[in-house]
Amino acid sequence: MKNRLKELRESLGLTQEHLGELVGVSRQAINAIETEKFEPSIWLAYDICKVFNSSIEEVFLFEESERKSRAQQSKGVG
Amino acid sequence: MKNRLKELRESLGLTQEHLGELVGVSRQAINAIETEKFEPSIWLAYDICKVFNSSIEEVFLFEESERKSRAQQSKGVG
DNA sequence: CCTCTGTGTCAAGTTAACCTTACATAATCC
DNA sequence: GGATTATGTAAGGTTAACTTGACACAGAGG
Repeated sequence: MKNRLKELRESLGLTQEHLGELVGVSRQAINAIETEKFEPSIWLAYDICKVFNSSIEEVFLFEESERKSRAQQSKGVG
Repeated sequence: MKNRLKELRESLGLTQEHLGELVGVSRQAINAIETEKFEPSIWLAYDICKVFNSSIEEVFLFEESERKSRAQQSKGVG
């Protein structure tokens, strides 16, 4: 999924490894998310967006992203 | 993780099964999230919050929840 | 040249989010 | 009493998020 991780991380002068330490995952996990190898869990997404004082939707760009698997899009209600 | 799923779902007059169809997962998956058996994936959280015209943070209550596993809390930066 | 840092990627293992199938319960309706 | 609907739960399987360890490469500096 597209995201602003690299941009926001560099704006704080953080390395992938440092960001990983801040949110409690390995540097490979941060790298894989930045390079769109896999999607973060919801808690990891939350922890990351907190580091950047942002909301999940501000950091992870759902609208602009294709989903890899799982079913149809949300159909809404109203 | 604590969430307002049941409350919001019932306010729309949806069953667990119907909500599951709307977002493309089984009714058991919806039930498991409502009863806090497991956490949704980030895409499922997004699809669900879209049904309720809300943000992820409005539907899933991170601040009030304990995390089950994975590492330390976010430490922030600034 | 060698070393150190930061990044990208691969392999193999663990864990948890999802699946289907199935059974139990309570409410409703015929 | 029997059928239907909505919910809760459990077993067993698949998949992907994450781990550690390792290797490659570019840039900076001794």
